[in-house]
Amino acid sequence: MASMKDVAQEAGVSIGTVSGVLNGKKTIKPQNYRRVMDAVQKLDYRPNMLARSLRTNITGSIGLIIPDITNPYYPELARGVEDMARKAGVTLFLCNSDRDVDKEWGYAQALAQKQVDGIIIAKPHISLEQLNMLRRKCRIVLVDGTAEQLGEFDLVNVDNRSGAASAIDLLLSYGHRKIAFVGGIIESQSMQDRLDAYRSVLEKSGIPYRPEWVKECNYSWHSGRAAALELLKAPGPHPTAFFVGNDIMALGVVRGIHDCGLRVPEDVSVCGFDDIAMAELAFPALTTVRQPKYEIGCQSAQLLLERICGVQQGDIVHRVLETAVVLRKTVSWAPQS
Amino acid sequence: MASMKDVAQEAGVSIGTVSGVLNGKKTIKPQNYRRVMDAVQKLDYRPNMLARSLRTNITGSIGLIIPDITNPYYPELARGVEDMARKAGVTLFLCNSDRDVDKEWGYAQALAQKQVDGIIIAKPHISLEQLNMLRRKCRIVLVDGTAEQLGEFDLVNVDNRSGAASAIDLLLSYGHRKIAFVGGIIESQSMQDRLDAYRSVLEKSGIPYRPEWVKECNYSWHSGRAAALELLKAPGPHPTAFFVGNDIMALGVVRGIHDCGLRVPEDVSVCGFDDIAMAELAFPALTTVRQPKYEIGCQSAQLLLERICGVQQGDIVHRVLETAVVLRKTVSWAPQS
DNA sequence: CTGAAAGCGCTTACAG
DNA sequence: CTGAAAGCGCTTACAG
Repeated sequence: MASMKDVAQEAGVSIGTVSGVLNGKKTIKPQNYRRVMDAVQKLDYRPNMLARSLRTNITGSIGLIIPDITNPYYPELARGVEDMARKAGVTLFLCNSDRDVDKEWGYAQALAQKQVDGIIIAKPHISLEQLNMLRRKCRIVLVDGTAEQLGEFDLVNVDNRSGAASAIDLLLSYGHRKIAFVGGIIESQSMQDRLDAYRSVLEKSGIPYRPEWVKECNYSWHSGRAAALELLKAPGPHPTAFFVGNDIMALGVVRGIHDCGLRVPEDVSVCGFDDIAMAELAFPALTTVRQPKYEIGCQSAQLLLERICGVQQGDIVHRVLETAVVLRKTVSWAPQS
Repeated sequence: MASMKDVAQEAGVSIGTVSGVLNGKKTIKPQNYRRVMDAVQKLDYRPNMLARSLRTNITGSIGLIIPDITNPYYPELARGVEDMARKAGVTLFLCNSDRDVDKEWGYAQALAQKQVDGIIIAKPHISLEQLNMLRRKCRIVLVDGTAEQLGEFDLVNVDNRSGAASAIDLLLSYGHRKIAFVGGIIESQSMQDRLDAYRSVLEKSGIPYRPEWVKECNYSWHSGRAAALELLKAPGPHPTAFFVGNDIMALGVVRGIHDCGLRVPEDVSVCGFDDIAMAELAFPALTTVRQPKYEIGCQSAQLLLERICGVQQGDIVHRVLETAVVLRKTVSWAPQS
């Protein structure tokens, strides 16, 4: 592959001059400029970014680590990051950790070793200590995270409490009193917040909190379906509504309800969280709490980019975005009983 | 960040020695080995891959360009690539082109400039000429592609003709004679092959080919739904079965059929292609032609890796994988008419 | 077994 | 306006 030396030779100038024209330094004699450009063209020369980065200490690339590429939530977020990165002319390296701490840490280190300028981690599973080691090598922005991480890192997030509260309010307004919560693993602050809101809105309405109606699942469709089955087949009264921590699980819950011979929403209502594309396409279309996934991606990229170029300095910053309830077909009036 | 020089100083040896122990050269005095390792530990030193790569001319990274991260087909393929890459200790950079030639070319160049050792491109949109320029900088493996690309590049693919033929056979065996084809844009060889098979199986069964029952869509759910609406609302007899080029569109077709007041599969049957996870979760569960997506990813990565390390030499190689019809709930007997 | 030195392909002061 | 030279952090023959 052609190197700068080849170009210099072809153009009959020094490699310093070639570097000059390629980096847009003003002071180049027009004649030399042309010669260099011609040589570049002729040799199809592209600068070796490795060498450039080694010298300048900036690579113009950032990493994004997501926990689950299979959940449509993350690809949408990724597109936000990607679009901002593109606009800034930096390339994005996308890594999928499968919710596995070791993979996540492995990717984080690989990225750091490749000298990316910064890393966005969605729902970090690695420890605070690891995060801090990482921070010494490049900028970090978190999307979601545990309570202890919140205090120390730049982060963009959604207002989970108010999002969940709106969902519960909606269910209450349709006359539901027996509302179950199917959550993801309660390790991230956001899931905790949704649970807290669920509980406090219920209690504020004079409805006692029933721990047996709170299920901790693993974010998968199957775990959602299993939770619904379990709750609906238990002896005693069953919930007439489910508030579910993400849409994938909510879709599983809907199926579980059907599999029990009950109808959605006539017999049981379901409200999800996220508003992935599938929510709209499903039948019945899923009522849910929309997260501005794309926006979250944009904002986190922007924040990271600002840190990298030094526009954003000093204290940690948290950007909190709003959610919105999306009314579709899976929530209706509580059945008379 | 600590450099090799720092480690050498800390350990009281030369940087050549540090490099030696880090790269596992046998001939290191145990005492120095320990000293170096201790220094590495103490400084949390990680080699700068930029520098290493610049010197060795191999980066231990590969790229994967997919056309649509939003179609679950590709994330699954990506996981296959990823897992093989991990096993080989190479890191994968995933890029999403949005079916946009310019983005695709941009990513390809960015990747090449980062000196990745190779690139896998799924459904390339860039020209043969661009592909050839790229090839001068790194190894290329294609997944799917146009007819002209097939002749010149390593490629892994599925046997689309036999896959599509099985689908049509299935539909015929259920008594269908009026079968529509809803395809993606007929630019890739695979879509062309599916269409060819559709046509030839039909004709072999004495059923005339009706071009007005072939729709060219853009791979999206909405385009599938629109095609169904159009076909079902046209004057004259309508198809009793749809063979659809991918599952996302097939799900759209199912919705379109419902929206016309018809039932699936009682009134109209639908068979998709791909077998994405959603196909199983949808209601009614989608009958489709399974592609071994994960396997395709694995195979393409393996081929690329073999090229890179020189195990695979010489002529272009094509690996063709098999499909399988997955019977679920959207295909049934053709209605009496 | 180890160290000094050259070189990977760039950028960047610094003379001229 | 341009060229020669140093240096980014590594690896790799090559002396010793």
